[in-house]
Amino acid sequence: MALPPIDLAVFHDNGFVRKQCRVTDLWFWTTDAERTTCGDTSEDEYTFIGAPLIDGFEQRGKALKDTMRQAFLGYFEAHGHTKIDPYPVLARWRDDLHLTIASIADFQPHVTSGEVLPPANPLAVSQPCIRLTDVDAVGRSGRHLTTFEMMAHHVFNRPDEGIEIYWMESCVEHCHRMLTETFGIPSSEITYVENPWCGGGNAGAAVEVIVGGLELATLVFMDMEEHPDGDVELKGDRYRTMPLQIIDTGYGLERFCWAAAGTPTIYEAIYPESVAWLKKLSGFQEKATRWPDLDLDRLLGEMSRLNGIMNIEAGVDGDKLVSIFLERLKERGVEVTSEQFRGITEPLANIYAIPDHLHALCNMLGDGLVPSNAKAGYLARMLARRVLRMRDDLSLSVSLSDLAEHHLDVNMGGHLNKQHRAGLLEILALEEERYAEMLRKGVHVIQTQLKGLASDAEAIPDEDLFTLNDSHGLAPDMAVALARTSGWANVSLRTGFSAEMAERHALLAKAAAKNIAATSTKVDLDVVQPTRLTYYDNVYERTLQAEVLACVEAGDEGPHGASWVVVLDQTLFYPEGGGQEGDQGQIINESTTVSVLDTMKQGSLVLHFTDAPVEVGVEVTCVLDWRRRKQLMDHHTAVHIVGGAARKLLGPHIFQAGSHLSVESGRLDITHFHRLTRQDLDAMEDLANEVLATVASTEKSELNRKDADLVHGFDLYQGGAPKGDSIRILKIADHDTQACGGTHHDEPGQIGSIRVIRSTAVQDGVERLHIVAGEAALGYARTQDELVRASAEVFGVHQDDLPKAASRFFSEWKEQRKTIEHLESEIVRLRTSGGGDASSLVDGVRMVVMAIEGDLKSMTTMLKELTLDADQPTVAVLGSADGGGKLMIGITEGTVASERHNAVELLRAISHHIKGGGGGRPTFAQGGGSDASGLQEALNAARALLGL
RNA sequence: GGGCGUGUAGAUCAGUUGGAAGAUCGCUACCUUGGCAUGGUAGAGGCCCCGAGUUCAAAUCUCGGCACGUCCA
Repeated sequence: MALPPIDLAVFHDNGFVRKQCRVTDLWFWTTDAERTTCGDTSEDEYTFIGAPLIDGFEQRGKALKDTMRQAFLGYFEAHGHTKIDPYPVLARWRDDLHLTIASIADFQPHVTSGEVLPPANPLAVSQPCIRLTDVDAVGRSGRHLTTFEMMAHHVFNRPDEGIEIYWMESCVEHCHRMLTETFGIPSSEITYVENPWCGGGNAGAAVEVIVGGLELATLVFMDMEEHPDGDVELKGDRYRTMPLQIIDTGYGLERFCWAAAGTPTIYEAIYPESVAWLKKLSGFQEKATRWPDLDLDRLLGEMSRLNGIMNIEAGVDGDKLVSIFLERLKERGVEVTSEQFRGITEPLANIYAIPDHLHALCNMLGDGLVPSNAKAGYLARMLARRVLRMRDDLSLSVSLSDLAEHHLDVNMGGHLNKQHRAGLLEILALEEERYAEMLRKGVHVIQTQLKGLASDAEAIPDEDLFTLNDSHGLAPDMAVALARTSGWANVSLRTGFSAEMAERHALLAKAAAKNIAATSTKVDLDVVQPTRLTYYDNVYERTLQAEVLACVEAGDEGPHGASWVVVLDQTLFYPEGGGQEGDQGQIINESTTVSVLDTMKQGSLVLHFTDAPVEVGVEVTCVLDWRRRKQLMDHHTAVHIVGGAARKLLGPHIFQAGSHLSVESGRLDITHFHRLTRQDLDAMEDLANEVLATVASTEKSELNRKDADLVHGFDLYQGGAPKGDSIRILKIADHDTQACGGTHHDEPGQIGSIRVIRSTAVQDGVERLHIVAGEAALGYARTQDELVRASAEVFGVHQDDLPKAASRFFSEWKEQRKTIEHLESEIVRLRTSGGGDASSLVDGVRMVVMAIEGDLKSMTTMLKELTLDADQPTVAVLGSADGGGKLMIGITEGTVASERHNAVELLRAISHHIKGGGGGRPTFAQGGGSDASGLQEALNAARALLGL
C-alpha cells in the first residue's frame, strides 16, 4: 500500500485543487486550475527575480536574515510554540555526524527515539546547518549554500500516552497562514506538493512548499519506521506506524531572504557587502567591460532564471554545462561567446562562493573546531583551502584572516560561539601557511612525478594526477597549471576528469566500508533485573554483599582467559566504559573464592568475568581489588583535571577527543592546532597539581539530559555523547565540568600528584597527553631515576653530568671515526707508495694485492686512496677476514688498467675460495663469503690471474 | 575510521637493477679589487629518522615504531 492522498481542509478553504504534475507525476495543490506543473520542475522558472514575492523586507544581508528569522519565530511564538536556542554546528552530542545538517538533528537520536523528552513541545527554532555534499555547486548554481539556517517548528506526538499536540491539518494551516499573512505571499504563487519522505529507517508523508519556482519549505510527518511486516511500501522498503509521531519541518531562511530581495542570486540577498567588496578587490567590473557590447545585467538576469531549472550538482561536466547554457541563452536572445561566458561566470562563481565558505568556516571554528587532516577538522581545512584557491584565482591581495575578519564583522556581527576572535585568526593564518607550503612543495613534486613525461606531452597520465591529488593535495587543475609553468607547456586537463576522480574515490570508500564488520559479542542471559550500581553511592566501598542471579560459561570471548560470566543483583565492580578499564577482585561465598578478571557492561547488566563458576541464588561477598581501582580513579580524575588545565592554558578550542585509563597510565587526547612543547606540558602539570592542592572536593550530580544541556551546554560531552536521559556530572570547582559515568575521587587531594609525561600526535590537530598520577607517578619517577642511574654508571659520571658526558662521548666518537678513516688510508698509502712488498708494477700498471684488517667501510676508504689517481693506473685487490671474509677490487677508471682488467670477472674468479659471491661494476667490485680461512688462497689466485 | 605519500649535509632536494653518499644555496679559508656586488680555488659539514629481518653486501627490499604531509568517509 502507498500513502493516501493528503486531503486537508486548509487546502479546500483557501481554494486549492489537487492536480498531478505532468513532468514529475507528483500530486500537488494549487489555486490555479489551469496549472499543469507542480512548480519545482525543469520547466518552472524562478518568477521572483527582480519581482520579490515577499514584501516589506527592504534590508539585505545580516539585517535581512535577522528580521526574517524574527518574523518566522515571532509567528510561531504567537501561536503557542516555545522558541529554543539553536544548537552548535558541530554535532558533538552525536557520534554518527560531524556537523548539524538539519534542525531535527538536534533531537536525534534520543528525543526521536522516545528515550528523552524534547526541550519543549511544540517548539520553534532557527538552526544554523552545514552541508558539504553540494560544495562544488556553491557559487555556480546561484542557489546552493554549504551553510544555511533551517527554521523549523517541531512537534513530538505520543498518541499512546495521550500526547497529541497537532498533526498535518494544523501544521499546514500554520505554514499557509504564516506565508500569506506574515509574509504576504499570494496564494496563487504557492503550490503544495505531496512527496513522501524516507531516510535513516524512518518515513512519513511530506509536503513540499513551492513559491515562485523555489522550494521554500518541507513539512515532514514522520510516523513510520522500517519493518519487514509493515503495511506501507515506499521506494522498495516496508514501513509500519510507530508510537512516536514527529512533525519535522524545514524552512530555508536564506531562501525566504532571496524571495524577499529578488536578487539575481541568493548570494546577493544574504552577503551583499561581501559580494560588492570582492568584486571591487578583484576588479570584476573592469574585466567585464572588456566586452562593451555585452549587456551584463541582462545576461546575469537570464542566467539566474535559468539556474532555477538547470540542475547543477557536483560532478557535472564543466564544458558540457557551458554549451547548454550558451544554447539556452541564445534561445532567449542573449548572444555570448564561450570566452565571454567563462570570463564572467568563473570569477563570479568564486566571488559568490567565498562568503558562503567563510560563513561555514567561521561557524565551525567559532564552535571550537580545530582544523585537521581527519574527521570534522578536515572539513574545515577543505573549506579553508577552497577559499584560498578561489582567492588566488581572483588574484586578491588579502589574507585568509583578512577575509574572515571582514566576514565576521559584516555578516556575523563579530559573534563567535566559543572561540576568541584572535584564536580564529591565528588558526586561519596557520592554515594559510600550510596551504602556501603545499603549493611551494607542489612545484617540486610535479617535477619529480612527471620526470618520465615528454615535454611536449598534451596530458598528464591519469595515475599521476590521482597521486598528485591524493598524496600531495594538488587538485587536477592545480597540477596542470603548475605543470604548464614547469616545462610541460602543452598539457591540459581532460574533460570530465574531476568527475571520474570523484567516482573513483566513491568506489574506494565503498570498498572500505564493506570491510568494517561489527564484532560486538553478546552473552546470552535471561536476567531482566538491572544490576544496581553501588559504586556511585560510595566510590571508596571495598566489599559488598550481593546475590548471584546468573552464572554461565563465557565461551571463547572471555577476556584475560576468563571462562565464566556472573551476574549479581548489585555490584561495586565498575564495568569497562568511558575509557576506564573494568574493575577486578574476588567473589567469595562460604565454600569457594573466585577471581573476577574483568568487568563489562551489557545493556543494564554488569557482567563479571571469572575464572570459576559460583552457585546461582546464593549470597556472596564481593571484594574489590582496591589498589587497582584507586589507581584507575587517580588516573581518571587526573585526566579531567589536566583537561581543564589545558583548556585554561591553551584556549576554548580544547576539547577531549578521547581518553583511556589503565593502571599504568592515563591518556588524554585533546584538540589543538599546534604541537605541544615541554613548556606547555610543564604549565599544565603545574596547574593540575595546584588544583589538587586547592580544590577540597569534587561535586557529583545527576541531571536529566534536558536540564544538563540547559545548565552546562555541550562542553559537557567531552567524553562522547552519553546514552539515556539521566546524566552523571562531575564538577571540579570552576576548573572542569563533564558528563562522566566513571569512578572519581571525592577529594582531588587523594590523588597525591600528577605528572604529564609527554605528548604524541594522534592526527593533525589532536595531541595525546600521557599522564601518570598517584602511585603510578611515583613508580614512573623511580623508573626514570633508574634509567639515569644506569646510564650514568656506564659513563662513570655523576648523574648531573650525564647530558654533558653523553654529548662529549658522542662528538668524540664522531671525531675518532674520522681520524680512523684518515689513518687507515694513510696506512695503505704508506704500504703501497714506498715500493713495499704489497705493490708491484706490471707493464705500467701498479698491482696491489693484500690482506688487511677492517670492515667494508674502511676497505672502501683504502681502495679509494689506491685507485683515484689517474696518473697511477692501479688494480687493487683487498681482502679482509671480517665477517666470513670480504674481497674488494678497484681499478683506476679511464686508464690502461681499466682497459686490461675487469673487476667483476676477477672477483667472480676468486670469490669461491671463501665460499661466497659478489658483484659490482667493471672498475669496482665487492663480495663476501662464509669461510674466511680461504682468504689467502683467494688472494693468491688473484696474484696468479694478474700475472704476479 | 580507511587509503596514499615523505623522512638523506645548516636549507631545498637528487640518488636508476641492492654494489665507492651527491647537487644547488649557505658556511670557512685563500686568490682577484682601493672597497662592494661578483668571479675563481680549496675546505669543513652525513647514526641516509629509529629498531629488527633478508643478503656476501641495505640510503635502496620486508616488518615494526616515531615524525610529517595528503585525500576520502
